Amino acid sequence: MTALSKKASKRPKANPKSAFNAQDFLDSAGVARRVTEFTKKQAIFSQGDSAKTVLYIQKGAVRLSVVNETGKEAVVAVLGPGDFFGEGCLAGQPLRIGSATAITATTVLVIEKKEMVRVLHVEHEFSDRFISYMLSRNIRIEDDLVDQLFNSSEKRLARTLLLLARYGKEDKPQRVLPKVSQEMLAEMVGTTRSRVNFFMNKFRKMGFIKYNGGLQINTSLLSVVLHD
Amino acid sequence: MTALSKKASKRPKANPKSAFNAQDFLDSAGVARRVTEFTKKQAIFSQGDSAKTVLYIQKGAVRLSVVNETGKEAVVAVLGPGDFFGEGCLAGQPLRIGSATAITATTVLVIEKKEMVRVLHVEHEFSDRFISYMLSRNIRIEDDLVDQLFNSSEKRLARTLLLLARYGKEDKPQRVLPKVSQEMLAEMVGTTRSRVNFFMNKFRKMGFIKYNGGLQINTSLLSVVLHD
DNA sequence: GGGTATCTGTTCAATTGTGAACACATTTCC
DNA sequence: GGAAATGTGTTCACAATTGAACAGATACCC
Repeated sequence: MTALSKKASKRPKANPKSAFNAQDFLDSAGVARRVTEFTKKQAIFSQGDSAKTVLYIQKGAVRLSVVNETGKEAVVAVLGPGDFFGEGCLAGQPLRIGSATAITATTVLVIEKKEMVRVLHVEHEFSDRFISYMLSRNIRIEDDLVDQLFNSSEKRLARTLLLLARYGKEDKPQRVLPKVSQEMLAEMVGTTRSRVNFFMNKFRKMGFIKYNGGLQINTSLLSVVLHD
Repeated sequence: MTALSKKASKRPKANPKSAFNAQDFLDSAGVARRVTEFTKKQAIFSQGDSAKTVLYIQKGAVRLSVVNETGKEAVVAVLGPGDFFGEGCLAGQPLRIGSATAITATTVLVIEKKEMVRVLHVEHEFSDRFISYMLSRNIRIEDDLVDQLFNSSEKRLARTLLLLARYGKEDKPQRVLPKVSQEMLAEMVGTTRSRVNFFMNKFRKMGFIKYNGGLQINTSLLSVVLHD
């Protein structure tokens, strides 16, 4: 990895959070929280900011990233509706260890740390929900780590594309993805843009993906890449 | 990465779990659980086993690892007293995604999934404790991921050694570490043994580490490696 | 006490990944 | 519309990493 490009894993969503509406719950529990909206590409918080709130995504998508001393950026997660973030402060982190940026127009609930701690302690349903969120997030990060440890950048790119394709709908074998630049893919995969470009072209030649305005992924063909 | 060597990050412990004794708590809450002992190198559970219990380390140390299709092994975590593991089943994982092995003689509490869910829901103190455990575990895994994304194997090895040195005591600048083979270091760092050997010799020549029966680490010198 | 299994030191060709560059295409924004 | 900002396609020398092999040094087990 080198300057301005080393980036990490991402993870779309396929969660059952729908069953639980945190906003309604927070409403009924009388939790102090506020709703804030962000436009595309707007910073929600930045690495180094003081960390005193936990956020909950109502609508939209958020990218969590970390920048190191040399300016390289790594995407640690891509989150969607129903996901929490900024929860590190609950574990005592005084500062944000990474940045959160709205990928599209996004609505988040902002909950003060103290409030969050109080509600987690008092409300069973809420702490159950939060625990299950933390468990699944844990699993996703661990998967990313294992992916990073085992696989070559070609496989990691294939995996990232498959995760993106699965984002949202589970049904359709192929769908057009929203715009994702090769630069961003490189950040998510943890490699350089030239590498992403190389493999994207390869995948296209092999018929695993297509460019029709957006990006179209042939899930079944591409998944072959993952298994050698 | 290739055969039989790609392994991942590890993380010793520096947690404040001491404040809370899960066993006492489980005792008083009347939780169905049993105490089980394992000898050095004994398998606690294996990748692919059915997953119906959550475990809590009372004494000793446990290594969590994953093996891929090609036989490569990655160490995902090294846990100590006060840590939970096997909690993936709470999120619905029907099978163990990795293996847990006792590194030294180890005592664990085995809690049935159903019991765990029940207690988490009913006992505030316990769910608070579990949440804070999940939060800190999350942070550690995320650190490992970021480390993997940003750093070269030389830096990752340096970081791993520093974490090992910090294991347990926080005070002494140098201490002799228990036996860790280069093979295991390679698994923890996520590289090959030849690479570990190369850098260990380099570190030794530079005076960052010493072999005096065990391994001795000069924390302050070695940490320079991390910051270029 | 000696054999076996494990760990270390070392080498090296081959592969994989990096970083930087440049031309061209596409979008975005006054 | 047209300039500026972004994104894409491509190339390439060089750096980092792998994987496999082999010899010698312990450690561990009857």
